[in-house]
Amino acid sequence: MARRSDHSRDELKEMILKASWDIVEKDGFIGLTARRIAKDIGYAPGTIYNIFKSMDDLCVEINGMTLDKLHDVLSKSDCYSPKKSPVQNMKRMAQLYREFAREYRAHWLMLFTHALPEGQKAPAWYQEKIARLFESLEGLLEPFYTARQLPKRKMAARALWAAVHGICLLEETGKIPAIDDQESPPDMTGYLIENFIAGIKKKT
Amino acid sequence: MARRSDHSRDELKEMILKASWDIVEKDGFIGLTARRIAKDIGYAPGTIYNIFKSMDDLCVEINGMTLDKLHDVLSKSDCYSPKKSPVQNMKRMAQLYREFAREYRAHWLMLFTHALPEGQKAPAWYQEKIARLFESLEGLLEPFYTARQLPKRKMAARALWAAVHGICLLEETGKIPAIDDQESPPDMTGYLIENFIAGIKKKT
DNA sequence: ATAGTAATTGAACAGTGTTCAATATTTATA
DNA sequence: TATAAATATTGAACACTGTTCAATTACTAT
Repeated sequence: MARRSDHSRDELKEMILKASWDIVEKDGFIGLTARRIAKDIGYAPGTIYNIFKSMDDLCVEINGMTLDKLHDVLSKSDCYSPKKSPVQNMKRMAQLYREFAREYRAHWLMLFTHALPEGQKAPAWYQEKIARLFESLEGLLEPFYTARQLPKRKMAARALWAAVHGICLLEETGKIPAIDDQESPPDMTGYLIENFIAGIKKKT
Repeated sequence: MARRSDHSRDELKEMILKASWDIVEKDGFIGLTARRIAKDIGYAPGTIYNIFKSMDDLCVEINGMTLDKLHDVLSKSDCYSPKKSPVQNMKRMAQLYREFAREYRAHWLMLFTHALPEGQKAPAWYQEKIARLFESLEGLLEPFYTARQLPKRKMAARALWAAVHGICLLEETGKIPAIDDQESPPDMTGYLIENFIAGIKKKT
């Protein structure tokens, strides 16, 4: 039996999260089981339930880590350059999103594969992490809207983000049919962004 | 024991598919288990494995039915009207897609929740069902591209389809943060389509 | 040294997909 | 018609899953 004072509650939580992250990385969401985590950290399965309410609870936490990592990548990068046009910056952001999806494929997929039981909602802090991501795109859309048009700008950010995401998702899960000429997804997101923004500019 | 000649192989397959469809409708993808299906059709769990290779195999078949139903809805509807503009038709198509996602929520979600085991690919007939859906949108994009630009048109169709899908998905799974002013997703897809097409028109 | 508290355990429960020897039923043959 | 061969159906068994909780162990305060 692991000694009670081997690790504090916080340490234990850290260990479980770290182990879970690594398991998802290696074997995907499907490989993440309570017994496997327990084995990896050298504790019994029951211990996990002392720290987390349920496996769903743990999954939400892991997803939170993934959202943090994604936010890190997007905020510490070169997609807010004032020397480049907003469209260039947006394209770059889409590219970074795509690269993230590839590099952290299993974690990224888990973000959308894992669903809370019917009727249960993600906690507020989780929602906020998502909102924070959208805001980065809202910023880049600023030049195209007046201050009075903030809701519209927010909508545009959501639409564009979801669109880029949809392209990445369908492509990454093989649910988009290939074109003979094989246009790659970066081109698709780029094409979408270019024309969407061109359309917005045209109106004003 | 069910008598061997109670139902033919084909009848049995039909029964299993029908029962599965209904289970997904009632209890979602999560409720679809071999034992549950067996109980519903009055056979033993093993029987399902005489007809289908695995539960994954069965799931792909169910997804095929969903794709068929979606194709039916889109093809037998009013989104190809020559009296309306292509943009209007496209917006209508997006709206129909969204309505389908709501009406057959569980089946539609299963389309993206269910993933084949790592490395396994969906059968060719399945890929073709997807390709067929994209073609309906390709048709609507025809006025904006010359014959030489077919690959580009195909890419535009894929990008737009995936984009609309992404918006529906993030919204339907609660993974898109609400805007204070609460713009609804039909507006989002409409806004996206409008501007994307406006952008394309501008270039030519 | 003892009593009380808290962490840890792992067996148990009700599920899951899947397999496969045994059984029941039908068909073909003698 | 009686028997043999072939096929459909079964359900127990296996190795899993998330989750619970009484029992055990370890630590703390008295």
